Amino acid sequence: MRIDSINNEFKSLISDPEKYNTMILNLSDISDESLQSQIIRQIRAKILAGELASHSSLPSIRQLAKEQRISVITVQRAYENLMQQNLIHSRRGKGFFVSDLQRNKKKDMAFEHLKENLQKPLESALAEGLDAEDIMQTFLKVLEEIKK
Amino acid sequence: MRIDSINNEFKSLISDPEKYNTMILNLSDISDESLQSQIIRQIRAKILAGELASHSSLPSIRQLAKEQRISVITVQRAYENLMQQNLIHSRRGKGFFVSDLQRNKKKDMAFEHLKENLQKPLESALAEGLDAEDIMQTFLKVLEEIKK
DNA sequence: TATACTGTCTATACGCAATATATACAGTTG
DNA sequence: CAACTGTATATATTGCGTATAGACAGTATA
Repeated sequence: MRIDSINNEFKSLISDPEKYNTMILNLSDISDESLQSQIIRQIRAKILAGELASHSSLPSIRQLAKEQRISVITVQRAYENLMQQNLIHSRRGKGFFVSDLQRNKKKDMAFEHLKENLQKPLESALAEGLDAEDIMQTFLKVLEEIKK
Repeated sequence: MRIDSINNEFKSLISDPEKYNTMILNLSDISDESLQSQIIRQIRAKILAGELASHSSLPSIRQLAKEQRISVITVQRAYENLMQQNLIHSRRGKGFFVSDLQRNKKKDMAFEHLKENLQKPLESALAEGLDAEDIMQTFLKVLEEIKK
């Protein structure tokens, strides 16, 4: 990369902060969760929590792959999944962008996601002999621990 | 199988009900959950809920594989997992048996399992912008739906 | 004691998902 | 035109779940 190219990057950073698009992700190789899944989950959370605004741009698949030192395909698959969830969309030659979702819609999606995620754990707990009160007690305990 | 062999099977069924050891499992080929995992989860639940008493025998790996029309290896892997969880143990030449666990211990294991299963869903929900009240509301809704 | 069960161990193989590498094509922007 | 973008295709590796097969070892019983 040449000097003037770097200068241009700094200029655009000053004039257009959105362009210096370093996605902050915590990816772990040793997790039991796949890289794709970690990317999907973390970007999804940022969008639903309003941390990534509608219409803002995401890093290009090549850039994100480089940053995170993972394969382009892995990022592409993750972005494809987020597109299927209608959370982001692509424009050929331009990049990927956060879709325009109303705040209510985002909250609904988070609710729906949680419902799905709770289904199996609660079914299992009942099948293993716990009752509603047991479950509630555990639920509150876990919630407290996380919030600390 | 010859006639007297069948007769013997009926005799032993009458004299020793535990010997007619048909494990009732609901296995689905089209589930997103692997066969191994389904076996582990269902037997685990039966043990923790007290439905399978301590010291009672489990079907042999070959018998269960035959019944469910799946591979012996699949059943063996599932049993190995249950042994690692100290829920069952094996006796060479005799079979697999439910381990002796106190009722309190079983409940503790169910609690621990639920805690682990709730960890990620609750973390996700908070990351996606839901608060404790939102989560509690969803939690109660799912619990009600399951209990119906 | 023979046989028919048990669990255990080993080897080999197949399909699939996640991941990776590489190349080519097509649209956008400066 | 150059340097970015997304898209598409082909090929390869790795690990998991699953499968088939055989051999070995302990137990129960007719």
